[in-house]
Amino acid sequence: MKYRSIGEAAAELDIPDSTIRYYEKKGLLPLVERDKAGRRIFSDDQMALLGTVMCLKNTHMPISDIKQYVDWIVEGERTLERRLEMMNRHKQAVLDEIALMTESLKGIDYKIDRYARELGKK
Amino acid sequence: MKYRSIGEAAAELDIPDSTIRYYEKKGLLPLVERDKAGRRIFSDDQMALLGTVMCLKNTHMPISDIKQYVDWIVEGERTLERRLEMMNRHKQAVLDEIALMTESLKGIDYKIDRYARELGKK
DNA sequence: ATACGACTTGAACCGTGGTTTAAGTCAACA
DNA sequence: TGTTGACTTAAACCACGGTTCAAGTCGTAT
Repeated sequence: MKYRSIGEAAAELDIPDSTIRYYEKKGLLPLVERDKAGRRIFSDDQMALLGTVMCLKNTHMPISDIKQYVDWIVEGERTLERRLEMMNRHKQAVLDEIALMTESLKGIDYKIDRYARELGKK
Repeated sequence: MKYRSIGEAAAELDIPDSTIRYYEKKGLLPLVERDKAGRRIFSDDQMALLGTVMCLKNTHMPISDIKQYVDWIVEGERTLERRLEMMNRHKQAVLDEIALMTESLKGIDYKIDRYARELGKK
């Protein structure tokens, strides 16, 4: 099992170290191990959890909701159903947001067309 | 030409009145007219501009950039090229963000599949 | 032995994007 | 004429998501 320092973990995910510390403080990364000197070390499992956290963050899930989700993971299989429902809800929210962005992009494309035409005919 | 009060304009866009005032203060809505009593009145043109502002906001353009864009509109056709370039840049940023969300959604779908399977086989 | 770089902590600080509050003005309706 | 509701302002307040700071501790290379 490979272990990484916080610097290595942060580089792997291309985020600042401080963000990882912040996430841990917020409860998004429970059970992070430490070496003899008290420094955080990240196992493959922790990296996988961090990856999941990044997926949720990239899709704009609030920190408080991510924490709820992680708490449920720690709680064990008794929470499988709640986790499934949460992910399904979140998926729909993401699809809705993508739809809004896609729709709004039409207004932007319209501007691009207009500007391109006006510049073209000069 | 139809004019609306701030309340009517806000209802039309389904946003709070306070947000419209905030946008005006930030320079996103220049030249808003007033009635004799000093109340804002919104023409069709202003509503169109507000619509554009909402498109940019919905696609996560920072307020400061939206202000730059609106300033260029006010400045006139001399800024057409800059506006076109800005919209093209922004479009690419939006496409990138949608791509990141879509990619992250895969991680979420994977969880959904796993949870659904684990719940199913019990 | 010492200097360097990477790490530790808690607390303070920051930008963004609004929302809320308090005090007041005005138009219309009873 | 008085009350009601929608509006006005500036300023204070807020949540969110980090980032930065200061002071200190280690492990390693010279």
